Amino acid sequence: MARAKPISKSAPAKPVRLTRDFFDAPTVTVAKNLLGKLLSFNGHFGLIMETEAYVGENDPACHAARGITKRNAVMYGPPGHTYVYLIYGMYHCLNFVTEAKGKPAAVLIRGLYMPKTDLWLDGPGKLCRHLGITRDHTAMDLCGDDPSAMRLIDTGLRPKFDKTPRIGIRQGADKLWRFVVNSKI
DNA sequence: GAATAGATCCGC
DNA sequence: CGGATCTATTCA
Repeated sequence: MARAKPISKSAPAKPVRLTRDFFDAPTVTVAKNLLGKLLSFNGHFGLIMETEAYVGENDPACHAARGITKRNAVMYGPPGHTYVYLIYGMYHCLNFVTEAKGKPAAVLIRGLYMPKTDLWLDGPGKLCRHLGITRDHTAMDLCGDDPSAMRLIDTGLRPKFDKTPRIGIRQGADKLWRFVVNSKI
């Protein structure tokens, strides 16, 4: 006799936040694992649908490819913090710092689905503009106790996804380090 | 100090 | 396709 297995039965009853260990891992792995996680900030909630990995000083597309600067310094710090920078003079991009302290790597959040408003934020600049994220929100601790900080919650979802080259870069375009959910959550 | 390219988005 | 317009790097 086949056992019926409700698909959402494994979802946790109460919100479980991602721990520092989640981010203290290979960046490509973290980028994949972030898909389907719930991001909470400033009263907004959205499921992460699209990410890209930027992996250390040997990745030519990474901001840390030419060493530490004032802008990218947070990438050299401990994992589980935000890295927000200004691109093209007008748009902000949200990243999460990964891997051990001293290893500059991060995951760029490119897409968010907001169930409450049925709004699909496709693109890092759009996403930050909607959530009100600016450079002021860089270096926030995602795993700390500050109630106003951004939070990441494990939904138990493991959505299927595609791998593609990263968007908008020339160096490192051969790497398939963009991950985008290809099925409905 | 100037020139240039860049992990973008929008309007024409 | 081009404009908006900040940051970091490269070149003089």
